[in-house]
Amino acid sequence: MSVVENLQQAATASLTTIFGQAFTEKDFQVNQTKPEFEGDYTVVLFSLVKSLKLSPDAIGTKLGDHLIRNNPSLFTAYNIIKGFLNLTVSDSYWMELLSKYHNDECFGKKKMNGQKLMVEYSSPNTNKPIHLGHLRNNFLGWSVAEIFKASGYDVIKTCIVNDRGIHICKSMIAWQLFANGATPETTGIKGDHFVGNYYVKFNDEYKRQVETLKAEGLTQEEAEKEAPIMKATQQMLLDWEAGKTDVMALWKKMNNWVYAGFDITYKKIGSDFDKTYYESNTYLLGKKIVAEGLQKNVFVQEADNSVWIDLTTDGLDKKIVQRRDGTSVYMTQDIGLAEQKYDEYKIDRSIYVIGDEQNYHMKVLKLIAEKLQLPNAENIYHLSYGMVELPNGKMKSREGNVVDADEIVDEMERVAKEKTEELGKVKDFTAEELVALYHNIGLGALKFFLLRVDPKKKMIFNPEESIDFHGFTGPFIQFNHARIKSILRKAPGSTLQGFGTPGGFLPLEKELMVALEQYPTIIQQACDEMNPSAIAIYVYHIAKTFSSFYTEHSIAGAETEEKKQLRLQLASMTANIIKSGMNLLGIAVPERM
RNA sequence: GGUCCGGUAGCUCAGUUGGAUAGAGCAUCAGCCUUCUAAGCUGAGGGUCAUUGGUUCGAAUCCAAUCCGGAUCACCA
Repeated sequence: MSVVENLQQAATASLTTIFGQAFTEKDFQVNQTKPEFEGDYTVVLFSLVKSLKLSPDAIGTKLGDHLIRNNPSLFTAYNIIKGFLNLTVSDSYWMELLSKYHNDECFGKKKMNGQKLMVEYSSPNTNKPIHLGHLRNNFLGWSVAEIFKASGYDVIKTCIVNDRGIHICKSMIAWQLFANGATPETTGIKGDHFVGNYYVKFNDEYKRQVETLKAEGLTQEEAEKEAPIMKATQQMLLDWEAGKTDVMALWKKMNNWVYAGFDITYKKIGSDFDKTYYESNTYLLGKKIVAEGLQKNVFVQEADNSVWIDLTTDGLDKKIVQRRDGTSVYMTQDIGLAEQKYDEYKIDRSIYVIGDEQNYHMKVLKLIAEKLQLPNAENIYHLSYGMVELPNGKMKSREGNVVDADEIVDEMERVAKEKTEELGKVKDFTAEELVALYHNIGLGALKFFLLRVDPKKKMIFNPEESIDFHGFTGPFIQFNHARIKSILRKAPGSTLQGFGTPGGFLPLEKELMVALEQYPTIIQQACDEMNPSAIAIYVYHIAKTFSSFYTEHSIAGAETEEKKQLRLQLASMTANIIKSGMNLLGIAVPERM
């Protein structure tokens, strides 16, 4: 139990005893004490004034006295300033915590709680390579899954590959028209990029045809419908759903090119999945459920054969679930997948890591699932995150203005190499060790950059400015970890056994100690909010506090042996928490850098 | 137009769910490496928390209105 929880409980009990009426933890607030005041944690007294009809100071004095008398091992002193009761936590409490956990790499992690949940993330389309926006999704999904694991959940990481549909046909048509039989092998272009280029080509040609038709007198809408390349694409989708052999062969060939490319990227960025679904398998189940929904009158069929759901009574619009030509839409396969996930894994919760541009889609999906009475429909949760934007607006694959994932990872590794060589601290590393180090630092910088921001908020990336390696960054935190490891290598074997309290803590020692103690609470908070940035901000705070401490006070050369042992333990616990926290973000921390 | 999200330092972001004098990083300026790793540390400058009103002991935080920006409302995914 954390100090805050202890304090909340103790104060609730004390108030009830002193004043003879019932209190709960919500009747007052507990904060960390501001550095300019004496104490560690603060009870805000104002909210108690009304019900007790006493001054804040009178309440504070009684509460402070009672708390210290009844919890001598926890609190040793208090003061009251302007309605704030500041309590000082006893040194022995901190000493005990340190000696118990300084070497515990699992500090803050919980035991299995028996709940099973699924995190769906990444979920690429097979018509274009991964870009920076997708990286935010990948890092977020992976990290949230790890945070759930650390909180005791049984987690299944999953990915739905959107491997079919009109968008895939666009790349296929463009390849037929323009490629002259070229392949990734003949061109030397990575498969996902190769196919993505044809997706862009489709769009260019489509635009050109629309303009031509408009010049011939058609309206925009007519031209979009009549453009030959679009008609060919729609025909191809029909042929695909009919299983026409040459279309299927081309589809398989091109998708395999993309998968070969994705494999390389996924390996590089550390995305992995326990289960991969393919839309080409799930859409049929979706169509089956649509048919059943028609029987149940959840869906209605229009005269032109298209199938709809009317959500106007829920404050939404009508939504199509199957086209008039009988082909399935995005929603169709998502309905099928929702059921399949539950059938296969009997999950308690199903989390979808999907961009906020699809808030409406996900709201509709959940509503449909509920109306169809799919199992566990109410436990569908959309983890919605903001787009990564460039200074001049949104990234769009079909217009080619994207920050490519492979390129930016390579760029980060290149910068890591450059900076490492400049500093020249790891000249004895083997070639292999160097490659791993550049990778960990470069990718660490990138992951931290994307994860340190609240997922719900959109973020701006300026390619001109690149990603920093100084300050509130991954490499700064990695550096402090390496620095601690270096100290521990030189002065190993810390133990406080046989030592008493080494004469109180210095302010920076205390600050670090208080922060370290909060790690379990932070994991809990990050889990509740599904928010890795809480971990990122916290780990940075730890590293920053340690860094100040490190420059102010010598660890190996401390004034006394007790002080030295205490500081070694503090350093060790700091390193463990940095490592543990960074691992929850998917970032490795080097022993040296 | 309907719905939803956002607006905090020059830039990128925090702000413990209503608490004490609103904080970091980058950028700018001034210091600090014969001592445990300077990817570092210390300090300075930089704010009408979009605006106005309200709620109360107390508001960046809650409510209302207004202004600005974005997403979405597709037989695209």
